[in-house]
Amino acid sequence: MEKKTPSELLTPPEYYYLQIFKEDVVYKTRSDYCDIRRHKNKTKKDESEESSRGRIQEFSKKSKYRLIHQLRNSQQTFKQFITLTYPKDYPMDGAIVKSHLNTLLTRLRQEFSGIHYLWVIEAQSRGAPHFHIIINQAIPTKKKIDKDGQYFYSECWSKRWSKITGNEKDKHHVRRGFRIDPITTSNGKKLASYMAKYYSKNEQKEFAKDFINIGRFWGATRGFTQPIVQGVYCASELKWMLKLCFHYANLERSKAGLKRYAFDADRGCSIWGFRKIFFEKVVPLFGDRLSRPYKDLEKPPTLYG
DNA sequence: CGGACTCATCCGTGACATCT
DNA sequence: AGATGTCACGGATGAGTCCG
Repeated sequence: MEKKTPSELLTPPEYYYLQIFKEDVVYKTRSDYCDIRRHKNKTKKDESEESSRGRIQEFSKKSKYRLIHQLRNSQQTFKQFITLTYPKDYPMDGAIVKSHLNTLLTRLRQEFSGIHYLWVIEAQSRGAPHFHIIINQAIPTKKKIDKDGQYFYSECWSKRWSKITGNEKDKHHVRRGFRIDPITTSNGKKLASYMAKYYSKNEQKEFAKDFINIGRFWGATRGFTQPIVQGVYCASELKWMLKLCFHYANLERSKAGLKRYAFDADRGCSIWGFRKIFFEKVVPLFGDRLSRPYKDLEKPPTLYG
């Protein structure tokens, strides 16, 4: 029998799940959506059964990519940059640290309705964990100046944070543990590159070996980043449109001296910096089809819906 | 051909959200 | 503040790609 090439073995997808974000376009291929709903019928967890999934160990490249993707495409305008730190003594358990963070974030959500935030955990050079949070609302602050320059201070929130961490008596921690900086740029792309740079500068600083239960390295509110358009489409209808997308994207990339995207309509891909091309070149030709998502799955399926 | 690397997909863990 | 419900991040996986 004749040997089949890999592309012949791969069954072509029937549907695309398309998401158009502020800056980037993402499409995923699906043969069907039944697998997504599998969670629903899952039987109760068997304690003795061992899971194949390991614990989170590091801030992976992939995770970093998604973080930047969220920041670039968020429709929020960011007002403040908060830094949470611990005093000299700090917990060596990620679960404790995260519960502190969670308490604070819950307070924020309660106080500022409609707030959106994105947090990132990081190790300081001394090995202590600290958090950066960007928020789309402004906590009222007073401007202060000390030997390190000017900074913004909220007495109420500083006290809350030191109380949560159990350091309310530590005057220095109350004063320095909760730092607020206003964000001047509203440009998501700039902010993303700033955060990414900030991170790469610090990534050598690892958590101490005996720091346990690190857990996730970043998180955001739901709805922090939402697509402008999303839907499920028949693959046959969108294939040519995607090809055109890649063509224009590659023209731009060649001009900029970047590596061309390899076009493969049978595998998912995200096309960065593509919104402009999408609306200028693609929508005029394919807008009609885009306005008609696959009829039985107009909305992307939810896990439990 | 084969090792090193890249990347999309799957699904369990861990985080957000809501209710009490 | 804890319990419960829902969502989504990221480890594991395996196919694809690059390079010698």
